[in-house]
Amino acid sequence: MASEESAGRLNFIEQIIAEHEASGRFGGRVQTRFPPEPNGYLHIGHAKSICLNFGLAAKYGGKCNLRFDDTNPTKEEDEYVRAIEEDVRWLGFDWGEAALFASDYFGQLYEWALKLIQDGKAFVCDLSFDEMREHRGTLTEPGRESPYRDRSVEENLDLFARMKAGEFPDGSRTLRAKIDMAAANLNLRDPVMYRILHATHHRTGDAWCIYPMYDFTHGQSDSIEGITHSICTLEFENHRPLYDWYLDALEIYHPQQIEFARLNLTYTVMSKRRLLQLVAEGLVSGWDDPRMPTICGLRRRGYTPAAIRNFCDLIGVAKFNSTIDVVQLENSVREDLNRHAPRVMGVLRPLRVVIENYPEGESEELEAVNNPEDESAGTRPVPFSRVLYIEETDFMEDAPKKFFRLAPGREVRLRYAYFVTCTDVVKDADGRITEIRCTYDPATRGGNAPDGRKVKGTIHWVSAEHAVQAEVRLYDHLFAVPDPNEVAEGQDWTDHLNPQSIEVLSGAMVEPSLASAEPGARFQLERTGYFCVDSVDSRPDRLVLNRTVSLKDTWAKVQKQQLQKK
RNA sequence: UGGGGAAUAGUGUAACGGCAGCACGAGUGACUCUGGAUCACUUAGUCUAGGUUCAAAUCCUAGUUCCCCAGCCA
Repeated sequence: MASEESAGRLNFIEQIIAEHEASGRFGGRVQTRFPPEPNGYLHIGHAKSICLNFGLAAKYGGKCNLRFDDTNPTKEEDEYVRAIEEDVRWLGFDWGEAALFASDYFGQLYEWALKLIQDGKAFVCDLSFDEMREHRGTLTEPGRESPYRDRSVEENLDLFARMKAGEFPDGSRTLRAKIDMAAANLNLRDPVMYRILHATHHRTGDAWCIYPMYDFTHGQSDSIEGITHSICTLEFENHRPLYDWYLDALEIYHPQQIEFARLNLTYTVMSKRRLLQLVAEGLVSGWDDPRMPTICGLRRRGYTPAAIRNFCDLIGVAKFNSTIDVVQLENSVREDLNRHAPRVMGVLRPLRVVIENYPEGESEELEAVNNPEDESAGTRPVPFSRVLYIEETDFMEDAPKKFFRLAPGREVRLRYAYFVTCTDVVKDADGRITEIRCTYDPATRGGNAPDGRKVKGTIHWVSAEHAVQAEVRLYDHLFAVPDPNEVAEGQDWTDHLNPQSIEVLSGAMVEPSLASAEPGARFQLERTGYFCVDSVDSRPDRLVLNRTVSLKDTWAKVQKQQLQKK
């Protein structure tokens, strides 16, 4: 399936698939699955796995199942199932008819447990939680066999049936595989197959009070579904021998488990536990807080599915435990939005400008390009009048030579409009600048001078009387340090939260075309960044914009360099 | 101190005994009605020490560092 030229670019999983194709192990078939546990929201790390699994299926002409690994009723909820489905779909993937659930296999799993008991490979153990831990041994010392290990098949069958019937309280007994208490791999020291849990399951309700463990479920689920390549993260590498053991003992179809390194991002925490804590403690506004690395957070932030897919593609797949620089993610949205987002003008921190020689009470419409990267996007009219707003940072009273924007006596271009020259600066009693006075050159209408003279700077603007006020939310990294997981003695990871991760600007002014923007609409505020209309808080009469990511800012870089020189 | 994994420019990722390449970053320049975008150039790497070989990132030996495992979580 892989083309000749990309043959050298295969990642290690594709290489394994190629070997299987050569050996004929799976008859040329490739089938994968994405197996989330419905106990939390999906995040960008899951996106890596989703893109990998669905991507492989698409590349090799196979299919990828969405299967919920719902074997623990105490943690799993329907809300998460719906959210996960929505997120996977939004990312652009399709799992066919319906999502699958490990809980659909509870009946079959029970039958298989019976078979292992009958084969003398499983037993009911009465050890308490603490006793079992004591028997397990340590990393360096072997464990001791359970005193219940040699029960007869009949007794095991009877006890297991009564466990299922609900005769015993939670934690009183388990069904365990009989493997090897001296195994160096702790997972092989007679692992628990079933535990007693009198809990209501989100799908099977109260039909069961015994639930299979992950290890006794996952491989068999893969087997039932005819999965060929069961791709999971590195921490399951130690579980592979057990995955294989169950499949072999059961003598059923045997998929190949392959482990890869999960995604880590700088300035981000990715563990479900920590993300849950951020939400539960109100450290963020919710799972979909635009600063969260969750799929719904990124969506609300303005990220596109294509940007996320492209990012996942770019970072590659390997077994090395790496941390990707978050700028890589940011770069992926910029790249996508640059090509597709319509341009619009808006000032975040308005500074009033009066064009002294422009007639009072008059206005006109200028033509602005919607997207210089896409001619088919066309143009739109933008109103111009005597009083405008420009960006506060686009004016400097005492400007260095490298500052190409407005300053007393300097001429700049107002984008798509006219050349203007600053003639005066108006200040209040405290010496704060309240207004800039300018003159404009009527001959430069549209932005070009007939005499051919050039200006170094072009700045954006909005007409004061036509402008729409908006609340703009500027986001920065949720954490102030590259690795929030690294905490010093006596510190907590939440101490690394970035107090400047959100800045709300309530008085932004944007061009009137934005008045009708739909929730979720994405666009570029020229020279500033990419923004989207907040899907939760924005109202027709109260526009709320989220900054997805800023534009690259060469001027900021120049300033930084000059600061460093000093 | 047992077992299982992993180490290639700043960050990621290729090269499968035969020219260490690519992306992002960083730097320089060109261009530009976004200090955006684009284009060109530059920078910078095989964990260490031995060995095998005409030839080693790749094979061998010894070491170093990092990650995972002692849930009736997944």
